[in-house]
Amino acid sequence: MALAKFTPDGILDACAEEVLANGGDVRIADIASRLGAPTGSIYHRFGSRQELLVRLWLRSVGRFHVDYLAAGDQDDPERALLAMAECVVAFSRDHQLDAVAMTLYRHSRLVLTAPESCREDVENINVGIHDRLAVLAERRYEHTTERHRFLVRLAAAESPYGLVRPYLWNSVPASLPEVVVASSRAILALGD
Amino acid sequence: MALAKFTPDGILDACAEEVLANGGDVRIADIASRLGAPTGSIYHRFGSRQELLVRLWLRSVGRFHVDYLAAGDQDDPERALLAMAECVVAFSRDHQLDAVAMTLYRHSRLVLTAPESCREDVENINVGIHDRLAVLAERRYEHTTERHRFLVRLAAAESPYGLVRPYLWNSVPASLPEVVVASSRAILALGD
DNA sequence: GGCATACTAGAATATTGATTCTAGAACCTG
DNA sequence: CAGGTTCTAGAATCAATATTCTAGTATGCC
Repeated sequence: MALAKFTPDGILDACAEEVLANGGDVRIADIASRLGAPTGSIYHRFGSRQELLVRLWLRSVGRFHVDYLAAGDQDDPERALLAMAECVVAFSRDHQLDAVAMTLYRHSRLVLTAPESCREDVENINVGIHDRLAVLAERRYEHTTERHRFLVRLAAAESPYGLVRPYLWNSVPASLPEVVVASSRAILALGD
Repeated sequence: MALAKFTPDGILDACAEEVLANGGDVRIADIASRLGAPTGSIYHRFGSRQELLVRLWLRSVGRFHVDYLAAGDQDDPERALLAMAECVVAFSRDHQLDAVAMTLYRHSRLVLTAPESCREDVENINVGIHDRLAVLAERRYEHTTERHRFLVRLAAAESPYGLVRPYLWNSVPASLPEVVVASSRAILALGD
């Protein structure tokens, strides 16, 4: 087995840099030249441009989920949810390449358009998170309803993500965590 | 002068439908066939695909701004800002095509990449809003600082937009306005 | 009516960039 | 070391689609 000069992760890294630099319309040739590789080496690892991009998205989302679940791993459900909200901001600040890569697709659309080889991973990527949020909703509220689960999703995920999103391509303001927590707390309070 | 069978607005409409249906990668041929027009008629109105898409974005953002400014046109600054926040949701619910078209670009990037013929419009499109928010920040807070302006922008624009964004492609939940107001109110309160 | 203009029509062309192919080098196994 | 496998290399091919071109048609104006 020859030594691998261009690994899948290395290629994904270059791809991420390209996405940050030039937006979603990444060219294979650009990734290759950024890496000093021939285009053939990229196709040796990934079946198509589509697949490469989806793999990048999956890797970034997966990395985020590690931090996200860790942040929410504490007893008090309110604290856990607010920590998760803050984690969205912290991750975005500390992992810009991944954060930007995550903007490449929306999950709900990707489920329909991902290449066959990634379909299953795309379909499953959110289940752990979804379950965890459901559990936290149960613990945070008595007589948990659909509305409570909705509020939890907004407070712990959609609101914080919406708040950092505009800053992903530059730098995240230092006071954003504070804002995110205030917003999420207020949203959770609507369920009381 | 021959009667215009395919007007610029009609073409933009078809383009918007295409964006909603198939995401940002719109093909000229698809717009044309949706319209029952030859591709030539599209190029008769727009210099390039790029320009067409940017014009669509500009039209949608402009339409939104009309509603947005109207919503904020009231004396009490807190009320005005919260009304603007709600307006983001209402507009997204009532004008799905425009709301989705607005996701085609980020302003800060478009400023750099827009075709020459649109550059100026892109550069200017936000100035009215920017000024208005600055004025409202002055009125809402005593001794207004940069931080206050930051909070105002988050409360009236970025937070509500971030909260509806995930729902743009389907339907906007009925309880979202309530959530948006709670969030924005909490954010504004951070400046007191 | 006859000319000029604005538009429709859609085929022909050009371009861009993804993908494939062939060759060769590096390494591992037995 | 011979054979097999994995990988690099980069040129050649292919496909998709944006754009251009030429012709034809309707309309308004003088």
